[in-house]
Amino acid sequence: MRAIAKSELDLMSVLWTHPGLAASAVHAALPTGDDRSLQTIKTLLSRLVDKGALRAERDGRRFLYHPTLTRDDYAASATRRFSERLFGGRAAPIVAHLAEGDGLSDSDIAELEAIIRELKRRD
Amino acid sequence: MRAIAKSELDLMSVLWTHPGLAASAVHAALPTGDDRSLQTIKTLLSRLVDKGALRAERDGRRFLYHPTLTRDDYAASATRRFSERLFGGRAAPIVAHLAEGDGLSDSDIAELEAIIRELKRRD
DNA sequence: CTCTATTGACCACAATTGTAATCGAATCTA
DNA sequence: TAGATTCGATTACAATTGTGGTCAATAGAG
Repeated sequence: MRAIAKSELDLMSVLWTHPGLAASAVHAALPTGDDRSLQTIKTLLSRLVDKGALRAERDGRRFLYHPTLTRDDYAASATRRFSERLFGGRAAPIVAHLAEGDGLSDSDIAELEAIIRELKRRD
Repeated sequence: MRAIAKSELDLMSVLWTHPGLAASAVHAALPTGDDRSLQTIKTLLSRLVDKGALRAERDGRRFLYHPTLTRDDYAASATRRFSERLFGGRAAPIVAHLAEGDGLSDSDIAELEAIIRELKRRD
C-alpha cells in the first residue's frame, strides 16, 4: 500500500471517527478552516481507495467510505517510521521534545507513568 | 523556511554530524546502501541551501555546507508536528506504540523514567 | 602546457501531492 | 417533464520530490 499523503490523512481521520460516510459528508465533517472543495475531497477519496486505505461501498449511486487500515495500525507504523528516522527508534528523545516548555498535560504524564511502570514490570 | 523532504533529511543528518563537508564528502559519508549519485546529492544540497537549511561557504571553487538549522531545533519541531497531527499533541500514545512488542531498550526506558520523574517534580 | 578529474550551474523528467474543473448520468424538485 | 442538483469518472495542472544528465570552468597530474 502506497503511503498516505498529509492531505489524505485528514480524510482518514474523519473516517476513522465516522466510518461509512459519503463524499459530501466527509467534506462536511472536516474541521472548520479546511477550505478544500468537495471536488478535491472526492479526488482524495479515490486516491485513498486506489491506495487500499479505504473501501468504497456502493450505496445507490454514491459510495460510502470505510477505512480498511485501522487508525491504530496506521499510527503504530507511522510512529515507528518517525522514531526510526529521527531518533534511531528511541522513545525518550521524543518525549523530551514534547515535554519542553510545559507541553504535556497531567493526564498525559500519568499515562506515560503507567506505561513505564508496565515496561519495567515486564523485565 | 520550506519543509525539508525525506531525501534531503539524510543529507542533513550527515551534516549535523559532520558540518562543513563538501558535496563529494557528503556523498561519501552517506550510509552504505544509499545509491544516489553524486549529482543527486548536489541537487539536494542546492535545494537545502535554497530552503535556508544549509549555508554554503565558498572554499576555492567548491562549497562547504553547514547546517543553519540545528538538529535539535529540527527534531523538536518535527516531533511536535507529528504528535499534533496524529495524537493531538499527546506523548503517551507514541510511547505506547513504540513499546509494543519489546520495542524499547533498557537505557531508553531508563531515560523515559528520568524524564517522567522530572516532569512530576516540576508540578 | 595539455589532459583529465572535479565542481557548481543549469536542465530534464517522471512520480507524487494538492487542488479543482468538466462531464455525463442519475435523482430530486417544481 | 424540465431544470437543478448531486455523483462518480475523467482530465488538468502547478508545486514538490526524487533522481540524474550536460556543460563550462577550473584545478591538479604529468
